[in-house]
Amino acid sequence: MISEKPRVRFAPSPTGYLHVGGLRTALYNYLFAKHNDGKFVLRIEDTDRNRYVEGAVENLIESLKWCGLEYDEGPNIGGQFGPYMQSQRLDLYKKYAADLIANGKAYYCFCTPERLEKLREEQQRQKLPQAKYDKHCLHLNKEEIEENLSKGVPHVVRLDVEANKKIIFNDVVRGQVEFNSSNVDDQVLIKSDGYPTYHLANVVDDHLMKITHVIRGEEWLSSTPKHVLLYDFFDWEKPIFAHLPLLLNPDRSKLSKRQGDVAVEDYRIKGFLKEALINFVALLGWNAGDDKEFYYMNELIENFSLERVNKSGAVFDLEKLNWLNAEHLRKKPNTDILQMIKEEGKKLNIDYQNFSDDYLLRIISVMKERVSFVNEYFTKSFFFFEAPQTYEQAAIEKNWKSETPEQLNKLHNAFASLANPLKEDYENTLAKVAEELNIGKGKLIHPLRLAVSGMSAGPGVFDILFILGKDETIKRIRAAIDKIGKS
RNA sequence: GGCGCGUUCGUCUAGUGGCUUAGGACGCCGCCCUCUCAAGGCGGAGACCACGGGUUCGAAUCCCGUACGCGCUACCA
Repeated sequence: MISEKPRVRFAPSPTGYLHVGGLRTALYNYLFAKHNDGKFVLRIEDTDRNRYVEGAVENLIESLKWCGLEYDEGPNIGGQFGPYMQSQRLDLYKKYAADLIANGKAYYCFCTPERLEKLREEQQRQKLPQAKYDKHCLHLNKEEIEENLSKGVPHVVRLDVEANKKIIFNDVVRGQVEFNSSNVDDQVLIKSDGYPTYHLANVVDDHLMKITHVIRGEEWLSSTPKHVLLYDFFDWEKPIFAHLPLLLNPDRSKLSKRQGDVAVEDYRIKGFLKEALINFVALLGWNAGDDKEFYYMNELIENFSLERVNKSGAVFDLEKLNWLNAEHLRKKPNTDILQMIKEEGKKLNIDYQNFSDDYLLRIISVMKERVSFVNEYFTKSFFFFEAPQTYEQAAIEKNWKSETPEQLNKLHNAFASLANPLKEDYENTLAKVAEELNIGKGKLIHPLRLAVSGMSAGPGVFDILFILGKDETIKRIRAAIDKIGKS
């Protein structure tokens, strides 16, 4: 055991999409496995036929893949402990449930949902501390059981939990956790449709798949005693448990759909980089003990440890994600951004075909520090793709004086006489014109910016001119003089 | 209700008994840089470490209690 490489699993139920909380769980499992040179297994917990969602497994796998969380064993790729879909392992669960029954650790229960409902109501009326099954069917004799079984009476298999025993286990994140078995219900192990419940299936599979560390959300902490009991009844070695803190909404309730986006897919569509999402989610509940906040996946793998996972829930703070996205985007090579821009352009239906790679690359170099998302290359610098149709009103009021048209006209003529001007040529020319007019450069620069971009914010104005080119520049100055003067 | 887990700036967090007048980051505010906007640099506001008791020469750090929050309490995972 000690010499073995760790084997961990991410075991989602396919309810439609990959939740960011699920992503965090998957990521920690992945990081732990990779850090320790172990295996990361994907297992699909599809034992609830009522919650089956078409295409959910594919979607889940696609999201994991997009994030770069490649699994070593699992659906599609297989592995020596398959199948990895619980719905394909039904015989296994039945066999182990039968073993439990044979050993007196579990029993058949023929109670109808109606009786169970009544029982619960009665217990509530009596204000009993906890609603629990009353072990009614535990006391059925052999003949009664055989008769019911042969008659095909619907039944489940329940765990026989002995009262008043201490159940103690160790959790890497929380330390020692203790429960009294009197608070543990006789959990259903096999449902009347023949499918196992999570509790049986996860214990059987984790054992059979040789899982060494169970890293999952805190919502499972309360049912861990049931799992501990099962390991003991089977006489199997228990895995090491690590229960992760929950991800929360801004109001500190459990992260939910009602208060924003929760699917990894939502963030991808909104233009977040996978690097940023991974970096952000990794820091929600873990840190290396230093001030480092910008991480690439390989650095996370290198530094991750379960011992440094926090105990308390973390609010999913969009502001910080935005910042990380900008940081990651800025660190990307310009050629990578070029490809991303082309794809974004397709989505926005912008005919970027008219613009050469060279042209786009120039835009990237001047806009890089001014954008947080790829689509902002369009929304924040639309003027590189299309001449301005309107001009920012506040900027007109501030910088467009009565003498401006005439001054710009001079500038226009000066620019027009330039041959293949570079950025410096525009700059020198403008300085010269300002001097001739005996005015500050700002008197020309601000209206010029407005004329060529329609905006008051953006890259250096001479950068804009150079990228736009002489013809376009003088055309835009001319247009601005005509339009702004008359409105 | 019962059981379990948690509680350091608005948010993510550092802190594992003296180095702490509690550090960093995001966000916010100001200054510098500057043709604007960013980026960057510098600075500021912001946490009586949930509260109350202990233990100790000394506690955010250890113990107990309380409050609050969250999770579980299904033939869901």
